[in-house]
Amino acid sequence: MELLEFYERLLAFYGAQSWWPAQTPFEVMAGAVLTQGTSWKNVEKAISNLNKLSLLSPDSIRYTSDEELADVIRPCGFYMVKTQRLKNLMDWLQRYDDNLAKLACKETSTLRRELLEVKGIGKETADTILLYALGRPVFVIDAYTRRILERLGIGPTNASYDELQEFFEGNLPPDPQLFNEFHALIVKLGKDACTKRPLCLRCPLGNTCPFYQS
DNA sequence: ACCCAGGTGGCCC
DNA sequence: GGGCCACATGGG
Repeated sequence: MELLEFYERLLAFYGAQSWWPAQTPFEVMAGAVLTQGTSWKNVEKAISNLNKLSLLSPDSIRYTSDEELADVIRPCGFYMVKTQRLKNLMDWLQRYDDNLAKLACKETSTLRRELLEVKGIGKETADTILLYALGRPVFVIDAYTRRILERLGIGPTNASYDELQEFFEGNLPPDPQLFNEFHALIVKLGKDACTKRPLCLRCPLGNTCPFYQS
């Protein structure tokens, strides 16, 4: 099965996911850090806490003490680490005067390199920010993507992050909206279906899915 | 009482 | 470059 066919099936089965679930690009950035190794449900609580206390802005995060910020984002786990990571990201944003419009004139590769230099921002988080906050045509690879492609037998086997990303980006038109939707659908399938369990009850691929067992 | 979730950095080899 | 581990909460 080709990549685009897989995408079409996912889209037909689930419908558009219209990610990222956030109100603003800045909220996407914060959410990208907060969701590291954590269920989205817990991230929602942390974001909600930040909103209630009006802490969802660069300056608020910057000038809130580590202890207080950690306490606010507590529900999403790893809260001490993530507090520092959020602040590191704010340091980067300050280079652009906290003005996302000023990021627009920068090359995607430049922004990616800069983001990867921020301690606590790895490839997936950087690419999430590039795609979902900044609308760049960068494909996000995550654990679901690996497992699902592995089980479907699509793409390179035992691939690194970069290899997998190159596979997606090389076999799809560089359309941010497509990348956006495709990754969201993969996550939907990953949560919904059976990438780790032996039984697959609802799979968009029906009985052609390698996960499928009646 | 486990296991897992929309990862990353440090340390070791 | 890969294999482990800590980081921590909430839900199954």
